[in-house]
Amino acid sequence: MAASTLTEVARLAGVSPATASRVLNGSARKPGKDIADRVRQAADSLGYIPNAQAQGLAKSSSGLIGLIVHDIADPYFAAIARGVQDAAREQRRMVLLATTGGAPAEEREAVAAFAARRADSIVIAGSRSSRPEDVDDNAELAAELDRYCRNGGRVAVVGHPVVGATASEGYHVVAVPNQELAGALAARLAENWDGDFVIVGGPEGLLTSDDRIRGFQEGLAHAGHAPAEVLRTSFNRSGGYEAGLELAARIKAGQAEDGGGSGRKLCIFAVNDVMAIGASAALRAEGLRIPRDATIAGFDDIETLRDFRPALSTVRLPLEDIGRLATRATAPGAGNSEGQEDTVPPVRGEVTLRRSTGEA
Amino acid sequence: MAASTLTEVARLAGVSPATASRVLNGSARKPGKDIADRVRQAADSLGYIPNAQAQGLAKSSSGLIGLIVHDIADPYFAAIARGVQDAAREQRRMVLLATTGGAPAEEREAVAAFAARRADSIVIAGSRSSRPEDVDDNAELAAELDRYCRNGGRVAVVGHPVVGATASEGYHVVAVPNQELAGALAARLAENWDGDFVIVGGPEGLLTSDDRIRGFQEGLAHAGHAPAEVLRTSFNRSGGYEAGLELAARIKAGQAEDGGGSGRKLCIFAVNDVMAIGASAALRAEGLRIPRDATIAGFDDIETLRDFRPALSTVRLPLEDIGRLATRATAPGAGNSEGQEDTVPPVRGEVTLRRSTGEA
DNA sequence: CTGGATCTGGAAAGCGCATTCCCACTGCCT
DNA sequence: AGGCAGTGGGAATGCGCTTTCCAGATCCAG
Repeated sequence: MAASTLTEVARLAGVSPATASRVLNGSARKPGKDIADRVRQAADSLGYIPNAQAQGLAKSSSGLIGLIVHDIADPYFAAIARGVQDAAREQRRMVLLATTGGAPAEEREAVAAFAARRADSIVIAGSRSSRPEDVDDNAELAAELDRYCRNGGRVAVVGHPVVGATASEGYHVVAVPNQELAGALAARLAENWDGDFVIVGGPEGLLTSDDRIRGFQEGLAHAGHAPAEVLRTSFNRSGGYEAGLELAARIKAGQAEDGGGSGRKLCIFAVNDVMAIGASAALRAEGLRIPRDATIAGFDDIETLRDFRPALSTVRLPLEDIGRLATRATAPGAGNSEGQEDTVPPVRGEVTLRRSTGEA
Repeated sequence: MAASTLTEVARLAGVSPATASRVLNGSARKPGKDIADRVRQAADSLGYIPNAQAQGLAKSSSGLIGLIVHDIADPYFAAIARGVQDAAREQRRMVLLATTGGAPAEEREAVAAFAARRADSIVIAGSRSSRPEDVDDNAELAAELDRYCRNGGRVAVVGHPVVGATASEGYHVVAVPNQELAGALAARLAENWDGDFVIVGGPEGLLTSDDRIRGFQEGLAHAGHAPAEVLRTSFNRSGGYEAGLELAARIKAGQAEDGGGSGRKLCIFAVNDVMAIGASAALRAEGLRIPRDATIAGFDDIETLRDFRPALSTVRLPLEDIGRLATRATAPGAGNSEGQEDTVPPVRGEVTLRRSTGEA
């Protein structure tokens, strides 16, 4: 028993395929009640399931939305994915997933694959890279996206525009105020802190990381603090752990120096929660305690990590909303008549101080 | 500029569409070298991207694999999704995502949607439900899957077979030894424990939860322990939290009773890590400490939760492998010639005792 | 009653591609 | 030299559906 076709349904109902098509999907023309009933009955007596491929081919639109993330198992992306999924469901579309590890070359491939499947829109999450070695791939990615847009595709990028992409029709950016928020975080932290600050950041050229670092430094400067030293490492838990080991050694050295006295304490800002957790783990493994021996803050406010103790100070980002927003921005009728096509409501974050930086 | 078609490429190369098709995709017939080159050149001068919909329609197969999870933001599913994604990439296929919250009715819809898109195979993760209210939906889900399989689709279910599904061609189950492992966990915990055990489980009828509860009880019995009391709650963090509050009250009451002395302590087994974390949070919120006032163990060994302190005793499940296995089981040439079509290599878990149950 | 306007269902032409025939060649053996 | 298998390319068909375009029916006003 092969899947039954519209034609079979039509024949069983004694009507033409055209009519069957009209009743079985939201066509503008509604056939007469009696005929409609007959068709519908025939349809589910045959267990008819429309062939979405054929439909897509015929009306050249697929009801598909492509989502590109670095790693779906990373809770940051998982949260965004949930939002995307949720919005997709609202629009009765399905999401196609691609993971790229953040490499622009793979992102380009993913875009091409989505284009091949005639995805109606594409949402790209994950930090853009401006590293020199990525410049060519970025250019190709931009070109691929541009072509996709010119063919009527809609794109939303979370965070930064794709490096080198020109703002073409259908290209949206969900801006995340990483810099401002990092600045705000620094300001709050500086209020009750006269020790040193150190930043644990991702590799240079990772835009999200760079923005947060820059913002944090600005915040410190504003509060009259000296700039923080920046440790570069990988943008994940193990990067945080490594940096944590390094810092632990320094802290211990410092403590030994002034005889365990009250030297300048260290406040660590890790540019994302996962790194912050890694760093915390390293400090703990080295016998140091937070917030006693050092304080630490992260960024993102990952849900799964909220039960972590000491509770992590961080910046709450509405990750799920971001995914939703991005998806909605690419929806067919996304507020374009207003003249301002790509006005995505701004994302708001919130500095959230907790025990890891000494809050009660 | 609309996306260019095969025909355009063919015309530009001065050949027939048939020939162009043959060179541009792995056809059995290889056109002559010179012609092939001409076609290829024409293709990328036009930036030709094959229309996967049309290809799919023509050869009735889509290169799509559908993944059904309860919630993609749940780290358990995110880990499985990573495995699926990974295996899909191996097979040069793309994954289509559906989240259902675990409701069989929505799962049925998802299967239908995948069938409509002519997904080559479907992977279903997430506990099956045998609750009375789900029995009808389960039946419909089973019927839908059956139809999908009969039309040549391949299905892999993680954990339990779909309730009521008959073992048809192309239907695979990746068995997870929840019961055995829970038993093993109980055995290990019972070795150094003479206090009471209590189980924090999901709603009755959630097969994964039920299996783990049953296995744990068996393990206890085997070790000569009395059966543990079972608290039913929801299968997520907040369920764990609620149960934790309840248990905290009891523990405090018990402590007050024997004057803070050394009454029978409680060892809590939460049927998954996320619930365990929730319960821990509740105990902590009530001023209790782990493992001092009570010990606790979970199940799954979620990666993101490994830095949690006190480190959670749990059963490690190779989630990512499970996803990979399930996906591979549905691959086109999955070891079917051997007679035993659906032999999926067994999943191995490992009891992992850590600080939350008093290990050093 | 009649003319045009409106509505309804059907026939047919694609959507972009794979694939089955089919035909024109080439080279080879008898 | 004639017939043969073998080869390489093109024409045509169909995958399942949507969507014009058409023709017949229905309706209302004049």
